[in-house]
Amino acid sequence: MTEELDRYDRLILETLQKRGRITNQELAEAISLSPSPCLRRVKQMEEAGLIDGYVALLNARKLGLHLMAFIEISMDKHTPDRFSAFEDTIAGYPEVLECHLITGQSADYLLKVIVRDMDAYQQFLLQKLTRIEGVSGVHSSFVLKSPINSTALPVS
Amino acid sequence: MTEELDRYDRLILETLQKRGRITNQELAEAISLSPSPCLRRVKQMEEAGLIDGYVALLNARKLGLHLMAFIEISMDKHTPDRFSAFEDTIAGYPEVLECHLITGQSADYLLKVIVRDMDAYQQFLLQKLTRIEGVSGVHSSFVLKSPINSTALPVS
DNA sequence: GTAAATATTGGAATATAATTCCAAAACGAA
DNA sequence: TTCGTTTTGGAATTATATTCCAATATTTAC
Repeated sequence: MTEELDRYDRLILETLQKRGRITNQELAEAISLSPSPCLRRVKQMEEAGLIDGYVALLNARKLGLHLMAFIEISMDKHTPDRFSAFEDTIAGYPEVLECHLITGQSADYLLKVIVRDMDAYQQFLLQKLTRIEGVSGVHSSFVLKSPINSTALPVS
Repeated sequence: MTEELDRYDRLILETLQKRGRITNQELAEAISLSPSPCLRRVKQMEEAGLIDGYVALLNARKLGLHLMAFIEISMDKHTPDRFSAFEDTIAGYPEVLECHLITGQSADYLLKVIVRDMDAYQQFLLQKLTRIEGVSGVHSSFVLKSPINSTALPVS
């Protein structure tokens, strides 16, 4: 658990962050280790919680999701119940991919949202977001393109 | 390719977005279909580019990456070469998880960055980001917590 | 509504891969 | 070096993926 990651572990993590469904045999080959210790290391890192899980990444465009936006949100009162009520509500909105509580004078939350088009975005803003108790300010930034969009953390 | 997704396809995508390394047998069981058509559908959606790929998601905290930040960046000139030079440079920085070109008066780019601590963040800002030609303004927002942090797109 | 054509399914057989176990090798400490 | 510990790699077993085809379901044309 407290053990440091060695070269093999780092290679495994880097590989799995790019190819999460690689077979153990290919993975072992890729890092120049035989399959059994390779699998053992993967399982250990899963157990240790270093690997949170495996997911498929879908193509937003092919799913018809053409509009991504970041939304800065300000709350009227900075009370714990205001915040947790807000968080609970947006947890039920599938178009919200991320919600971060952030520092900075201008906003409390930063949301990453994905929807079909501008119509759907308007619906989301008017029917959902601005109706949440305590939301006092909303500022949208639309994504024109994303030259980098990775889930891979630096393992170094 | 142009074919619509049916109920099975949507169930498959929803499941794989949560459990990317589920076995085909379990997946088939989960969506109440037998293994062979289930596998065929998965392969088809991979071929069609609906599934971009599979990745392992790592635990940032366990990797010692304790500081996430969003950085709004303004450029001095809005010329194509300024922008592509910027994009090429940050593509080489592993602490940059995302880079989005965004609308809005106050910034051109929004970056999502993850580093070990505030020291590493300072290094990143001073040694890397602000040294890139054309970067005229930088505004950082630090992430205090992330109640939602998902990679799962709404399939509906 | 029926019948032909098409697409999809489910099961059996085969090929691949994961998992387990243990002896051998590598590594560390005294 | 030598003992004790950890890690490796190969063989055997178990589980899973993949392929193929007959049976079923769905669609289309009339």
